[in-house]
Amino acid sequence: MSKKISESAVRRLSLYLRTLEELDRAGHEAVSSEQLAARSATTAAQVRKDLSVFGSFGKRGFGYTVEELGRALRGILGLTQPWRVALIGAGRIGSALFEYTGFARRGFQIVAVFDSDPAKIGRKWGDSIIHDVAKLERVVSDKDIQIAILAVPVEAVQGVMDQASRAGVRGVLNFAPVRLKVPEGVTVKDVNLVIDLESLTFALSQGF
Amino acid sequence: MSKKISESAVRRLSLYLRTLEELDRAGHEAVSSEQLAARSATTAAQVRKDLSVFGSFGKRGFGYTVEELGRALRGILGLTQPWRVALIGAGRIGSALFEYTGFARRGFQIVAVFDSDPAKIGRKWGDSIIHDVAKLERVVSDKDIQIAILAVPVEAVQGVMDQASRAGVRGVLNFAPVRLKVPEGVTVKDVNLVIDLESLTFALSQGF
DNA sequence: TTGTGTGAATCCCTTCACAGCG
DNA sequence: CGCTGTGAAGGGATTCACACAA
Repeated sequence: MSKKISESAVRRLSLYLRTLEELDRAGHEAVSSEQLAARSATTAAQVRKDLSVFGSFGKRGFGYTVEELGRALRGILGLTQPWRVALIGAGRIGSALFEYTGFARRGFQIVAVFDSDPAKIGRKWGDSIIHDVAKLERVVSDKDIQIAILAVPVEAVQGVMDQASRAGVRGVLNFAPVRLKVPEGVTVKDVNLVIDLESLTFALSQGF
Repeated sequence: MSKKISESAVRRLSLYLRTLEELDRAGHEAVSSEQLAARSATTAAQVRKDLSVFGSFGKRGFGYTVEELGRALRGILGLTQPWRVALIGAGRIGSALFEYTGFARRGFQIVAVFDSDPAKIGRKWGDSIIHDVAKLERVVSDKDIQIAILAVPVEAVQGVMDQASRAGVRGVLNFAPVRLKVPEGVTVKDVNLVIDLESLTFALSQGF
């Protein structure tokens, strides 16, 4: 039962959910597609189209119930279950991600941390011990981890990816600047800040 | 003289450049659109279309000269000059970004770091002193900084953004999860890892 | 012959506009 | 009434296919 939905549509759903949560905290009970759009940097028609793919969540002449639509979106985005995440790479990026509270708030629990540096292995980060990356497969399957964040150097990342997918990881957030080869059924999202900066300098250079 | 080019097209140009640099290091002198596409996860036609917007860089029956096309792309992306960058926020994310060597390698120089925490102000990071964010406007204009990376808490980010744009910053990489209001002529790129993770969980939930 | 550059065709996403429900 | 849900129209972006240059 897989819906064909564009990447950008999914990102918009995410934004709607964030907006709804803000509205909820602010005490709003209802919201129109118009209002939701204005606060999510899109159009009313786009909001309605995006939602219509998954069902009818509004009442005509009224709008959407904030609480109800929020619950629906969490369901659509797969956020009703907490997700068990492995953080692979305990360097600068790994450390920043580990400390970041925004993940936990959304139900992403970092339940294991790995590194290959003997000086780091065995150290404690919060409640977690940094594991030897050699034990990746065992720990990932023991702890039933579904998502891995790869914050390792580019030379190491494909090897780590292979282990992770063998251990049953199905989703990956990859910080290394390479296109990973993955088996069918594994989804990768690349994060590449240099590309973001370059799209910025492109815009700046075109400005004159 | 501004070309209307989609965000995703620019990201592809960035990828082509990276691929070309790899080919260059591997000693390749020429490359076809076919080869470039295969290594950049797109199609030959797409490569040719993307490039055709900016000129004719290839030779028929031959392909593209790696060195030449690389130079052209660096020009298009605005990477022939080094860019002076301010890092605002010396917390976990800021620290990870400061240490990241990938920026410097592409000509992005972090020439000033700011924070509002008195315990951090005055400390040295590498060759830089952490400045009081209150001095943002002066330092940014003195050092002729064009780009700011905003790694500050969500409550503070709009205020910092306002100061930065008053000081002449024209491009911003924003890590806070809010849509910034900016004056005409300022470009913002948002980085939001929670959204990336949510597009991952969406894909995983759809999988069954 | 090979592989680019590019109009034409296609596909997909966004916007329009309105019927119809609450 | 007011605002959703949705077919139809419109606009971009991708892919096709081929004339043509090296």
